[in-house]
Amino acid sequence: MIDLDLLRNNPEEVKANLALRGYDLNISQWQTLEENRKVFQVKMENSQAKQNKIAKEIGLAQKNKENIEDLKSKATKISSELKDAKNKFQTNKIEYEDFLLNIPNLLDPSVPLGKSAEDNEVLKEAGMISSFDFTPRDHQELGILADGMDFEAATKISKSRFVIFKNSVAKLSRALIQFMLNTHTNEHGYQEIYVPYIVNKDSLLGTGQLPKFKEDQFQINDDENEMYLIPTAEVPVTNYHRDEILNSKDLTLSYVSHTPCFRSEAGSYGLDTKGIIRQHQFEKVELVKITHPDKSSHELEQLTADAEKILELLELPYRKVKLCSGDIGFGSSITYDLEVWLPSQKKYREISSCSNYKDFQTRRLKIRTEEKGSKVLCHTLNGSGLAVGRTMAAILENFQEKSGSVQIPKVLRPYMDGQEVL
RNA sequence: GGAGAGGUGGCUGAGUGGUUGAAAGCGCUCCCCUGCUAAGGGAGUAUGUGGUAAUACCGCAUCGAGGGUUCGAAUCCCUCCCUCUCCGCCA
Repeated sequence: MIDLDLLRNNPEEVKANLALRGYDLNISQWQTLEENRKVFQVKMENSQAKQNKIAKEIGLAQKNKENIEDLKSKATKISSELKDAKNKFQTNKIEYEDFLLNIPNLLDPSVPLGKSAEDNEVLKEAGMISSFDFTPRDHQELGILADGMDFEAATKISKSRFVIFKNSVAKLSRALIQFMLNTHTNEHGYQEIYVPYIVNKDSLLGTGQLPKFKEDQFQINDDENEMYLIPTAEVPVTNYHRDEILNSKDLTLSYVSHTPCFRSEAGSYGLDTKGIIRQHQFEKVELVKITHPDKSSHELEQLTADAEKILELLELPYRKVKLCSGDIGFGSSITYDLEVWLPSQKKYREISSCSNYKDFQTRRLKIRTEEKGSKVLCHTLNGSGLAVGRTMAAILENFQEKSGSVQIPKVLRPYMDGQEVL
C-alpha cells in the first residue's frame, strides 16, 4: 500500500508517478473519501468519548446511591447516536480502503518509460544462442518423444493446462529444484524454508495479490475460512514476518523456498496453450529478501545476480531487461526480468522476475525494524531463482539434438545419477 | 474428529459488569546512595490511530478474532481461530 502521508500532502506528485504506469489517480475522489473519513471518524470518536464519559458518571452515581434514571435516558440517546456514527464511518471506510488497496506502487525513478513489454530496456544478453542445422522441436514434442510428458492424461485427471512428468523428465524437474536450492543455500547465503501451500486471506492481502487479483487465485472450498492455494512462495515466505519488528542486526533476511505455484490465470486463455510455459500448477524456487530501506537497491542487484547465476551454470542463453513503466507489476517499484531463449519460438521468455517492492508490502504486513529508537518499515524483494518448468523447457529446447535427444547440462548430471542424455 | 482446560502488556501473573489501559512481580531506562562489588531508595516504562507542524497536548481503539446483550464488557452470550492434556485416527 502506498504511503498515506504522501497521498495526503502531495497527491499531485503521486498522481504524476502513477500516470507513468498508466494508472489514473482520481485526486478529487480521493480527497472526498479522505474528507469524509475525517468527518465521520471525528464524529464517531467524539460520540464515543461522550458515551465513555456518561457511562462513568452512571457508575459513580450508582455507587453514591444517586438517582440514575435521567442519566440513563441521556445515555441511551448518546448510544444510538454513536451507533449511527459508527455505521456511517464503516460504510465510508470500506470504500476508502478499497480505493487505497487498489493503488499500485510508486515507480523507482530509474524505471524506463514505456507502454508495453516492447519498451523494456535490455541491459544484458548472455550466453550463446545455438544454431541448429535442423528445425528445432519445441519442448512439448521433445518431452513427449522422451516419454517424459503426458498432456492428455493430465487433462483427463484434472483439466487443461496441467501436465504429467514421467521418467527422466520428472527426474530432471527434481534435479533442477535440488540444484537451485543447493546453489542458493551453499553459494549465495540463503536460508532454506518450507512453507504452507494453502494460505489465508490476510496473507494474500499483505503481499498484494488481494483484493485486486482475486481472479488469478485458486480459492479453496472451505466454509469457515477464506483460503487460497499459493500463486508463489513469495506469499507465505514474506508473510512469515508479518506483524513483526525485526532486529536490525538480523537484516538482511534472505530466504529460498521451493514450492508448487497455482495460478488460475483467468483471461490468459489463448496465450501459450501449447507446452508447459503457462500452467495452472508449476514448480518454482523463489528468493525472498527482507531488508533495511537503505540496502534494498543493492539487494535487488544481488538477488538478480543470484538468479542469473543459475542460468549461467546451466549454460542457457538469456537476457536481462528492466521492465518499463507500462509493463511492471502492480506492487513493484522496480523489476528486472530474466528471459531465457526458446529456440522453437525464437524469442526470449520470462523465467524470473526480480522485484523491489520497497515498503509497499511491509506497510500492509507491518514488518518494521528499529532505527535510533523509532520504527521504520522494512523493504521486501523477491524473484524466481528460477521457475522450474520454464527452465526445463529451455533445457530441452536449447540442448536438443537432431534425433530428438537432449544433452543434460553438466551441473545437473550429479543430480541425475550421472545421466548425460535425455 | 471427541472430552476437558486455557488464550490478559517485553515476560510471569491478578482481575466475573462501572474512575481497569489494566494490580503485583520480573525485566528495562533514568536519578539518588555506595571507595569498588553486592544490596538499597525514588521516578519512569505498551502499541496503533485521529485532531495537529509537532517525538507538545487532547481524543479514540486494542485483554486471541468477529458478532451480540448493556447506559457501560478483559469480565455475560454466540461463532470462529489458536495452545495444552487425554482419547480416536493417521504419514
